[in-house]
Amino acid sequence: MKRPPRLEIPRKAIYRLSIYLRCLLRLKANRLPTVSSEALARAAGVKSTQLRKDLTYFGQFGTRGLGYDVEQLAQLITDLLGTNSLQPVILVGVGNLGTALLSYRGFEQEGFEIIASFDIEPRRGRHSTKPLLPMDQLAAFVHERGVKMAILTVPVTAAQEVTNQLVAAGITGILNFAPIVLQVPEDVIVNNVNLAIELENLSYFIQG
Amino acid sequence: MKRPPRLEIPRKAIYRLSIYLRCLLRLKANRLPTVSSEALARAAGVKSTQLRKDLTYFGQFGTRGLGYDVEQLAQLITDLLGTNSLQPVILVGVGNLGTALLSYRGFEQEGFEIIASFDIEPRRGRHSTKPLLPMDQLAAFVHERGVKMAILTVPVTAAQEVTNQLVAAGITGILNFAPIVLQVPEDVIVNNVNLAIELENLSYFIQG
DNA sequence: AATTGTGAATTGATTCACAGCT
DNA sequence: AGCTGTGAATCAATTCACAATT
Repeated sequence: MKRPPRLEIPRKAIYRLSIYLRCLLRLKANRLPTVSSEALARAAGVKSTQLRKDLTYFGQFGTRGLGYDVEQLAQLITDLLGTNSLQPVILVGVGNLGTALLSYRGFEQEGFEIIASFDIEPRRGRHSTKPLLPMDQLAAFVHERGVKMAILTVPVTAAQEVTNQLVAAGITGILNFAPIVLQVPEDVIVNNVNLAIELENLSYFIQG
Repeated sequence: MKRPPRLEIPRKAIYRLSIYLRCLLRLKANRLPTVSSEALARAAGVKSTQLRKDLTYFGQFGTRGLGYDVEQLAQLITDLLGTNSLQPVILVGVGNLGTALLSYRGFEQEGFEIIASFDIEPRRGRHSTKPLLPMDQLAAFVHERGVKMAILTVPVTAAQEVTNQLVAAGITGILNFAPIVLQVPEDVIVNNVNLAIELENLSYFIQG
């Protein structure tokens, strides 16, 4: 899969690719063979020019006068995102939120599988078929299974230290739920999710 | 609490306010009385000019030559965000993710309380002390308790229909976990969280 | 006739540079 | 001397306008 000038592409454009993909999959399920940028953009909640501009970062995929081939564009975006094959992910920190996410079956549907979880104190609560392992087995496990992505759900006080361990073990993508700005080498990428901040943000806007 | 020209303030600046607040609370816990924009910005992972610019949207709070009073600035941001008092939130859609979030105790610590959950089919699985109610009681409950915010964790196929019900019931802030762009009146605000998209986004950046 | 692809224009956000306080 | 507050300058993202293509 050719993906040329990755550096100048806005981060938000990549997020939108995921949104477009979801819309395309719905269209595909409805047996729609093609879609115009106008229709797809409406479904994704953006302007059609933005959709077209986003796609031009990666090449030309449409047919003028006709639109885009739904299946082909969906496959293209899947290739770009690298979610063709099921990707192994580990989860670190089996507290409240970690347990919650482990019992969430939604990741598998989207191409990700949490293959193991880790905690300093591996507790009684077994979770389905996935092993819950002590932290000292993390490095070996990650190496052996070639895991690249981790979901981080440890308390904020432990987050930076655990991150250091993850990075040392070879993890290059971290989905961080701890409310702290993690320090990582520049080849490691961190996406932050903070549910409390999302609620606070709503709170700000609904006042008045 | 005076909050003047709300319209022109960048959305991202509001998100950053939440981040600053968390840093300030840590400083406060460490008994630091004041902090410079430089130090606070470093903790928050932004440039000091950005922090100062963000604050000027709301007024002038620092002392030149000295910095900001930690406690006072924390209180100010709390006031701005409207999280002084515990805010009631409902959760709709008690499937996998909904159950997961109900068992997550992290919201209370940040000023939000899920006071009830709703589902078309209120199942056996009781969750702690919170009532799990059928959808037809939603409107009355929201009205009676003055609830303004909802966490939406229904399947994507039901998301728009349930959103319509929420809006009709008087909800004005929705934290949406369904992978769909919700149509709402302009006085209703929606924040989207999509864990699969966050993982996909990581996936894109770690390839190579 | 319809619709894409894209350089130019515009809008928005961030950073700079420094004036103004304490 | 140190640090905030902010207009001006820069940088980035979005939208426009239209040429190119089927």
